[in-house]
Amino acid sequence: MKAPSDFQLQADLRRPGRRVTNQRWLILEVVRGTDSHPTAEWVYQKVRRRLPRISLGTVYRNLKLLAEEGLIQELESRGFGRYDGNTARHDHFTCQRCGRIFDLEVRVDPSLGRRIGARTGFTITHHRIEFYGLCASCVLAAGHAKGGETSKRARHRP
Amino acid sequence: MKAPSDFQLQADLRRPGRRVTNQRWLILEVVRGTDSHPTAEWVYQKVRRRLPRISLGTVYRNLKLLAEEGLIQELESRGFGRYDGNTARHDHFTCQRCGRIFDLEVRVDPSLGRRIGARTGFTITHHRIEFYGLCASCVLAAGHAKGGETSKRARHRP
DNA sequence: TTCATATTCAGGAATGATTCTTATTACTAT
DNA sequence: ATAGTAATAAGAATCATTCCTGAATATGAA
Repeated sequence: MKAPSDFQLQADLRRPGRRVTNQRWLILEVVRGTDSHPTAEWVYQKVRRRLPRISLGTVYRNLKLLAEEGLIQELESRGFGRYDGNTARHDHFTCQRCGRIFDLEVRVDPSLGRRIGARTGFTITHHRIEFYGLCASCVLAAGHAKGGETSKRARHRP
Repeated sequence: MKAPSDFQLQADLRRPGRRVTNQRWLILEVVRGTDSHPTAEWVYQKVRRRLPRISLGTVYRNLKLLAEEGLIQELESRGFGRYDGNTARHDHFTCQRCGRIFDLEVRVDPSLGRRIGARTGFTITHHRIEFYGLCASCVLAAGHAKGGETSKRARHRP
C-alpha cells in the first residue's frame, strides 16, 4: 500500500468552501510523518516548533476534520485520543507495560467483516483488531524486575 | 459459556483484606444483569434506585475494582468507559448510527492471538475485535430518511 | 465481646482531555 | 479592492473520571 501523494492529499482537502491552511497542512504532515500514534498534545508540541502561535484547539479541530476526511485515522483508546497517519487497513498491538502502540505488518484475514456481516445480519463497514500484551523490550525488563514487585508503567506518550 | 454462580463470585470478591459490601455486590449484579454495555453513569442511576445514598465515585471505584478482579470487563471506547458483565471471550459490533453495542455470538478464530504472537514476536495476552456499521433497525431508518440529510445520531447511552 | 486496624463509604473538590465561544485574521471569488 | 466565508488564537466551559476528606463499618486477634 502506497502513501498518497501530496497532490492527492491536496485534492482531498480542497473541497468547496474548505481551505488548506498552513496549520492544517502541517498537522497532516506531522501525523503522517510518525508511526507513534500520537496524541493531540504530542502533535501540538511538534507543530509548535514551526508555527509557534498555533493553539491546541486548532490542533484538536483539525485532527478531527482530517479524520472525517479520511486522511488520518482516529484510534479508539481509553482516556485520550490517538491518531494514525497510516490509513491503510492494518491492526495494532498495544504494550500494556510501556503503553506504546505498534502497527502490525501481518494482515489478518481481510474477509472477516464480510463473513461476520453475512452471519449476523449487521451491515458491517469496517472492523478493528487490537492485540494486547508485552513488547520485546518490556518482556526483558519485566524479567529483570524480580521480587514480585508490580512493574510500574512507563506510560509512554505518544 | 456459563455465567459464574453467585457462590463463585463471592469467592472471587472475598480475598484477604477485601470486603463484599452491599454497594459492590449490587454494582456487580447490575452490570451482570444487562447486555447493554453500560457506562458508569447508567450503572449509577440503576443502583441508586436500591441504594439512594450511593455516590458516583463509589460506582467508579468499584467498577474499576471489579474489572481488576476479572469479574467484569472494561471496554475500550472513545469518550467514556463502558463495562460488560459477560466475561466470556466474545466480540462486539457497534452501530455507528444509534451508538448501541451488541455482543456477537459468532466466534472469530480463537487462535488468532497465538498465531499473530508467533509471527510478530510480541507476547500477546489477549485481543479485541470490534466491528462497526449499521444495525438492522438503523439500516431501515437510514433508508427512510431521504433527501441527503445527514442522519442524526440517536446517541444511545448505555 | 471488645479493641485495633484497615477498608469502604459519601460528598465534594480537583483534574485532565476535549469542545465551545468570541473576536480577529486570512482567503476566495466577485 | 470589497464582501463574504472559513479558520484562527485564546481562553472559558464541559464532561468523565479520579482524588481527598473525615466518618462509618467490617474483620481478625486477644
